[in-house]
Amino acid sequence: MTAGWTEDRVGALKKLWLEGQSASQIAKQLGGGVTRNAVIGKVHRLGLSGRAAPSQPARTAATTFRTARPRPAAPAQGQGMAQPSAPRRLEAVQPKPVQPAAPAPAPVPDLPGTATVMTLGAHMCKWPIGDPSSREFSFCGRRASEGVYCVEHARVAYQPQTKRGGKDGASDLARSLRRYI
DNA sequence: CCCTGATTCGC
DNA sequence: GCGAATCAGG
Repeated sequence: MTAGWTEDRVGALKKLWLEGQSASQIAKQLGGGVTRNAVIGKVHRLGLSGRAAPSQPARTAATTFRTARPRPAAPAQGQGMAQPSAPRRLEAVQPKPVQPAAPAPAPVPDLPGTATVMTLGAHMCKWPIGDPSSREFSFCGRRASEGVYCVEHARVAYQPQTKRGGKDGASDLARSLRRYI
């Protein structure tokens, strides 16, 4: 069965990916003999990159920016065209959600609760609680008003910079996030 | 050694 | 467009 990317599968892929699921997890859940490579490839092809809830805090963009072309035995016949520095995807420095510090200052005293990926609704705050890699990882779960976060978390997530050139980057980010949810 | 995503390139 | 192979890092 050729695993064709139907609308249904693509939709599920987007959802799971934006929910913070890892490529391997998504691949396994999708079944159909889809490998994580296929998932990642599709994700990138769709233009999806950088989720709201990163599975792993590690792996910075700077670190990821390395060379991965020195492949072995490269016949390089047809295309033989050396690619210079093709500008892949330059993401501007936008205000990204910052997780609570280690001492846990508890930015939200009245944590309603711990919405898991299963119980997390479409309009629920997707502010990550705890370590994403941990099994006890959960979300805020309150009503999401701005983007995917509730009012309070949105305020922290989209920390307005004191200096802004008139254009509101936060709104732009919120808009782009809202696009998926 | 496990995992993660990123990238390249042949199909 | 698709995905295996590969790379690089945690």
